Amino acid sequence: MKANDYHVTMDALVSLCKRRGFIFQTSEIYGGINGFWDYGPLGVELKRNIKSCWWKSMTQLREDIVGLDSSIIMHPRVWEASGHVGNFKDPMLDCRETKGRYRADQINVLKHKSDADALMFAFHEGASDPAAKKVQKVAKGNVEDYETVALLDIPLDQYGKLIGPDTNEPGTLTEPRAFNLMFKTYVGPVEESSNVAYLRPETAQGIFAQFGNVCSTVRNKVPFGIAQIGKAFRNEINPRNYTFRSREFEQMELEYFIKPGTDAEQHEYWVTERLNWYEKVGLPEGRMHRDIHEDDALAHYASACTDILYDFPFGTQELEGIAARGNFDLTQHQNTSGKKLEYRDPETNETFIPHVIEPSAGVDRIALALLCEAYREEWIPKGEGEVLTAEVGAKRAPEGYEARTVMRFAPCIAPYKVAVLPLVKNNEELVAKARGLFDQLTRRWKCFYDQTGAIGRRYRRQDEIGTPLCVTVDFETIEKDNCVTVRDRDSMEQVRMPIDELETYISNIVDF
RNA sequence: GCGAGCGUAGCUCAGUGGUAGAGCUUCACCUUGCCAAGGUGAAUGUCGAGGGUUCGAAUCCCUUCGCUCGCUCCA
Repeated sequence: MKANDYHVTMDALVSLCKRRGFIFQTSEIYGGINGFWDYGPLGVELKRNIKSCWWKSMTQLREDIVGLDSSIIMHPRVWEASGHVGNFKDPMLDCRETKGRYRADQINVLKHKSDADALMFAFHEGASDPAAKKVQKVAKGNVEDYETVALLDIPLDQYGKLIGPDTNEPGTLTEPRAFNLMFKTYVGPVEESSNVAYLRPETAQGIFAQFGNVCSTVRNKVPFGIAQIGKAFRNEINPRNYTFRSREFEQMELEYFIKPGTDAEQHEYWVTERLNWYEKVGLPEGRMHRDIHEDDALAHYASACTDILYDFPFGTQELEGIAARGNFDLTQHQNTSGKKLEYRDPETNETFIPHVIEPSAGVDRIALALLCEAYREEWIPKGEGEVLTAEVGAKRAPEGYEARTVMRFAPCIAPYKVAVLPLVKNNEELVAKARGLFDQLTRRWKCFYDQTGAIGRRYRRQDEIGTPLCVTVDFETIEKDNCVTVRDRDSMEQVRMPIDELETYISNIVDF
């Protein structure tokens, strides 16, 4: 598959998504709310198709993975065990002068060893040179009289003497504030601290917490996986880029449990496996990237992590993270809950806590990537000639051409699979035949029936929502041969075939 | 959260103190016999929301919400 050579702007895409019913701002009539989005009639089909392609590839086309649907609110101790309560927050502070924002845990301070009233100099971890220069210039001091301490160890009442990383004035830094990224709620009608619970920030922990139950019910042998699709919630500091960073989002996560020591090969296997899947749903190699995390960027328990990225119009961004997490999660839950989460190898009788490979994908991000990749504007010659890729931002097609907007979804994820069109609507028999064909096809696929307007206009309308096939019933169909014309969205070419062969033909193109 | 810009019909936008507009879209009918934008008719807005100034506010002021960009973060 080739990458789309039309580089859509987000404005054009957002406009189409609203106009055609893919994505709406949530609660729009009340002014919307930052970081939450609704999927309209077409968007919901698109998303369901993404999820069902994933679910099929995980749980149906292979025997070693089973599914799970765990609750969104879990026991609060799950999030203590997972580390989210302790770690899933970033203390941040702002500089009033430069308007810079810093993560407090990444800032260190040069502090005078003996003079408690001396100015202090904050700097980014690992970049102490500018601060050292400021010691000489601003404080006229000697760097050797200063020591490095963490910003978080500086008492708040001393911030007046603190000079920020990008300024020479003291007292411009705000106090660090914790940004807890988990949504908090209360279980039961009374709001008491003992009732505090969290909306899950990831679906993965539901899998780990049910590891024991799943093992004892399905008798799977390592390596095996548990897959889950579901909503997750994060109080993102600043949601951005359309639906890309939403506060409520949907994940597709697999925990693939493996024998310790096979982590590297299994990790590599899943990276390849997932990239193949992206190709199948319409994200071509040319637009996809791997970001392999270096050792120093890994969580302490992880042995490898590779992000899968897509070239969005607003930058190359992550769709999925594939992490080799060792046995950190199961060990944590075993220790916190006091329940054994071990696996006994039926052949060797050996007992161990499996390691895990975690491919964790964002459904909404994949949907957005597919929309970006599918969007294309073309200039179609009125007579003979080549179809051109439209110039981005061009208002109209050049002389002799007309414009068409087409969503080139992979057929398996297109919201509608087939449009059934009577050539004209003022002939009863023709309309009845088309309507009957629609009733037949609609039992297997999401289909669209349209009899209004000129046939060409109807084709274009389907192009704009990405329907891969249009089936047209004409006079010959009813008078002569019981054949229909099938028109391809991308090439606009037509083939004529008997209605009897239609379902097989469609299935070959459209089914995942 | 901070800074900058923006918010008028489903979409794209015009309108800068005096009765809210255009194009496209949508709907109906006609026309149409395989690639849209022919004809006729119709629908659509508390000008993002709240408050203030004014005889009068889409327009000026304040507040707020949302969107975009930067700092920051992530599936």
